[in-house]
Amino acid sequence: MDKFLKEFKDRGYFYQCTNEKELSELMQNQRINAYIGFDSTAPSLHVGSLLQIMCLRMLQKHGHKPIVLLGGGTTRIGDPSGKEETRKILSEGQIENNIKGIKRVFKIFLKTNNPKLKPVFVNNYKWLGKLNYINFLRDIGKHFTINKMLSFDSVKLRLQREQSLSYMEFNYMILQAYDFLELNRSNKCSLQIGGSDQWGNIVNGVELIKRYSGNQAFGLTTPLITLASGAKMGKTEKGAIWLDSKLLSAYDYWQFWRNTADSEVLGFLKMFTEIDLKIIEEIKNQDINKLKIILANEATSMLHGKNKALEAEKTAKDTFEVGVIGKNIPIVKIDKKKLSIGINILDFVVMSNLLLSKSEVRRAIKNKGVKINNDTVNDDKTIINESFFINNLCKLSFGKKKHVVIKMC
RNA sequence: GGAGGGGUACCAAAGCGGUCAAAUGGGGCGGGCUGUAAACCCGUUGACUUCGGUCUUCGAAGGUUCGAAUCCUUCCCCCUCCA
Repeated sequence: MDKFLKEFKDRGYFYQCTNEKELSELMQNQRINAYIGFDSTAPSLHVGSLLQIMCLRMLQKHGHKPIVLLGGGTTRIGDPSGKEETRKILSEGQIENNIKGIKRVFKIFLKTNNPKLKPVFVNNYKWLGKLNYINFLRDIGKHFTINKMLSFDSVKLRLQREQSLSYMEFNYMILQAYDFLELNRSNKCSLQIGGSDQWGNIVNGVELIKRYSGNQAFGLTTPLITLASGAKMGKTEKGAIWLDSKLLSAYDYWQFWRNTADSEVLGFLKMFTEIDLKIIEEIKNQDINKLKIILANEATSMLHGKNKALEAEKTAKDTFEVGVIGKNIPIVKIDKKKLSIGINILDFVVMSNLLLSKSEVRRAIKNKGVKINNDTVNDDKTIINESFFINNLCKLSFGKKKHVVIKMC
């Protein structure tokens, strides 16, 4: 088997392939160009897309060229796959802006010195934007039957659940198939990778290429990762785990990995780090919390750099084990004058942005969830003044994991 | 275009004139137990409060009423069947 495919499987990336045997032969014999499409619905990507990013990275590692398709065009439509509702339509400006942010992520993950393996960025708005409806229907539309389209899960589920599916969204799969055809023509792209929910769309592309130009193209999918908690990877209650230091700090990113469920640690080490599989085999029986730290360090290094990762580890150690104030804890400044008068604990916590309203703070205090310098606050009438500060600093905590340093100045 | 059903908090879903800031379940958050886990148990889940209450919320806007999520009018949106 081709070495790319082998590693792809060994690391748990593999779900389905349109024609594994031939793809393996092809990849063994030549450098191929492969693409993954990314929606431009948000200002950056989050860990939900990380597996796909890792796929491109692995491709590159094995000497194949990654193509990143940014869905400037398809984002204007909205993929119905896995969505319960029609998604909001974004403005042109927003989409362009999002694309910029998303590119930054790839510039980190797909950085290379080999000019032949540099990622290619394409925006499907370039071709979708100028499609002529009649020509499109005649050239492309004739290859699709409604009968078949109705049988795809993305469509079927929506209809079954009696949720509306607009004609616009219904066309999404055709556009994605057309993207593949276009990339096959213009960039010699012969493989599309995607999450298993993209299977239908990908197969459509492979078939369209075959019918339209007689070329052989391939599709490869990865499993959809749902966390042990049942949530989708990437979007926690708190918000998305962004792959961008402007949207999520290296420390919070590190924490995300550190908090991986026991049952998922091994799988994540394989999927989201580049530790050699043999080494993973050797260390897999170590203390589970050590493994989580390794996972967090590796994953964070890849995105934010090694220094940031180690810094995060130290902060975590300080905060959770030693109980002192770590370096990466967010700092909020407060005017010394205000403190000399004294501030009510309610206002103090709201000001720190740990909680959003005084009612929340009251509740939290009632539930013993608020701590100042590691001491539980029991009275919501507590007045905060300079005496709570040591060296002009005061540590304010909500729960075990959320801490803020208040700095008096 | 016609007939019918429906829009309630993060989600699902009760309520159908006052006792409704709105049952119940899920989710979230906090506490306990632990390992910054899982499971389990407890608390909490609109805002403000001098803790007596006050204010804003049940698709939108009006109206009836001492009093409306509940009744009436108009509008918007969704679903089903028919054309």
